[in-house]
Amino acid sequence: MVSVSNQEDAILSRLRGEGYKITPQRRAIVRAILSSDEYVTPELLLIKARQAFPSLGRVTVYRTLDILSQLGLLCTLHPEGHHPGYTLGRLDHHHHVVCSGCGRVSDFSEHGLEELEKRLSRETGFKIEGHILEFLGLCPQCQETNNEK
Amino acid sequence: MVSVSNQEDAILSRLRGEGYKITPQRRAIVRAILSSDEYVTPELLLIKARQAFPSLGRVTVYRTLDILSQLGLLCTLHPEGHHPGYTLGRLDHHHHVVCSGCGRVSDFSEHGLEELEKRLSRETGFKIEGHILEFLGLCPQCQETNNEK
DNA sequence: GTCATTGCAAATCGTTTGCAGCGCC
DNA sequence: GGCGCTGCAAACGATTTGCAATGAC
Repeated sequence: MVSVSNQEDAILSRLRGEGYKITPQRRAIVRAILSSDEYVTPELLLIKARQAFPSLGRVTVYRTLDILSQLGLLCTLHPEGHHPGYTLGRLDHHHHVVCSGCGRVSDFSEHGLEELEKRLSRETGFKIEGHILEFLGLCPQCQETNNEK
Repeated sequence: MVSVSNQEDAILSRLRGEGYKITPQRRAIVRAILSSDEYVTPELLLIKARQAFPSLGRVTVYRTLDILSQLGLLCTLHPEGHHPGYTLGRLDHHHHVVCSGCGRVSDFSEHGLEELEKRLSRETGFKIEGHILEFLGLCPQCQETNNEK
């Protein structure tokens, strides 16, 4: 298990290594993503990161997300009926389960898809380049909250 | 294999059955979706459907897509790097392969996911409600076009 | 004839861009 | 001290809403 502060360091030094400067804004944004186990939207991220850096501009959030995204540090999520959002990626290939109640994200690995890719290539003639696999459901906490109602 | 005109009738009578009126606009939109094997965006659909009904308004396209979507007749696609779009759904559960070149959509069935859902429920405690599984790749035609370059 | 449907224009939402000043390295 | 970064304001594209006229049944 990697601790959050280690993850933060890893991301920041990756940024530095790519020639980007480490500003308090970027630090606040990265920390805000790391501190939530829900997935984040730009708007949510702005609110969270402003707690640490109140004068943070909305534009900076978008620009930082762009950078992280280009470096492959973010995963995009498409929860049905919700706005698309982001969560921090791991280095290995993996997938997500998103809570439809609170947005909490859990991840898992699954390697059976390569088999399926081959079958699809054969059946459809497509040259497969990638895939999206996401599950939507209720996390344990939200299941309980639902039952209380 | 179900013919396109049968599909059209099926969709229109479903609409009628739900209390919606069959207008030439809706007919043109439904036909436009059916006549493309690529997935459609609202904008693209507007252009296509206007060939049959030139005075069609953009708003009507959005409203019709909403209705079809609520009735479960549409599938949403999330091709990476492109705008999200729609394709007509089949009644049974299935998934899509989208061409990153031209947007052509091919569909397939896969039942191995129920197994995976169970595993995830067990491992994460989430109550799984649904999933997205989409493949992105190049269709046979676009592979050829690429090679010619 | 009634009431859903339409299309326009305007409002709105999320995101991107131009630009002048600021601050990290 | 230079150049990348920031934040404002304005632009932008996609979608939604208010409303009066229209047309399907």
